[in-house]
Amino acid sequence: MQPDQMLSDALRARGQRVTLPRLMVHRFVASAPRHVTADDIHDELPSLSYGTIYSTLDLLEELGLVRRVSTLHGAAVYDSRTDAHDHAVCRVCGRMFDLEPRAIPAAAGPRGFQVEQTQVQLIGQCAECRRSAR
Amino acid sequence: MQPDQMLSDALRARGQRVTLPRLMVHRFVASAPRHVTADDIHDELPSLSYGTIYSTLDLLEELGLVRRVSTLHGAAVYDSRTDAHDHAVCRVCGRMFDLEPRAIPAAAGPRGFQVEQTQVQLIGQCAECRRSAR
DNA sequence: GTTTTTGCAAATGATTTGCATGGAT
DNA sequence: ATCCATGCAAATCATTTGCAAAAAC
Repeated sequence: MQPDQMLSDALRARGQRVTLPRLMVHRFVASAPRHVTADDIHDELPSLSYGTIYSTLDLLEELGLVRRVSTLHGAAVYDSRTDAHDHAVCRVCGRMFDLEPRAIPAAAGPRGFQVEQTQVQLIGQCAECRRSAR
Repeated sequence: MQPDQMLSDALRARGQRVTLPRLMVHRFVASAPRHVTADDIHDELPSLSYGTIYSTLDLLEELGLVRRVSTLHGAAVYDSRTDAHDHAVCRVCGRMFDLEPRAIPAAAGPRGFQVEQTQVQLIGQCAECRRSAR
């Protein structure tokens, strides 16, 4: 079980505790075929409270194991792909699609601004919604 | 007064009504030196309810007179610059900076996805926050 | 045994909704 | 006169917080 190992090591390195909730959230996000919301996690792991789910996701993000992606409206989603890649968000159904790694090259910030991360979203209509719309 | 004219024309073209709240919100966003939140508008125009403020902002966005920009956490901001440009968001103080109009042509979405708009945010630390942090 | 993490429930922040009244056409 | 837009207040949705009990070390 490799995801468990990575998380345990990262936690111990920071003197934090290896707990079942943390392992379970990480396993679920790492193995999910798509981006998950806090609600998705709660549906899958109903014994965990939202407080724990959110604090665990924050922690996993700090550890670099997960990436929080804004959907622009509604709940944020969490992505276990942590390489630089962008997303397309359907304005109609809200579905989110991965794009090829860095379709849009990194821009520079204003003077003195230290860029730590970028979020790039293409907003529009997905194939299915266009089909059913007209 | 040109902003009033643009809004009135756009509204009449759609058979919608020209009202004082709509004019006031548009004037304020169009003349603001920076991006504004619904709260900023309510502070400036306390006679308007939040319901009206939000529905007016949605309408202005539909009309292409204003652009909603996500701050990734916290309240969305509205930008009267509607040309394609990106933003840098300070992770510490939340301040948002305009970047130069996009030099890069729009990327393609997944197959069948119709891109209508892009949102690019650089997340990091602004010059001031770096100075005071360390 | 000590300290961190958890669950629960209430609190918060942002935005949306329902409905009766007022205003634009 | 008609119908759309507004104000008000309550509702909702996503997330955060406080605190006592449980689990990790």
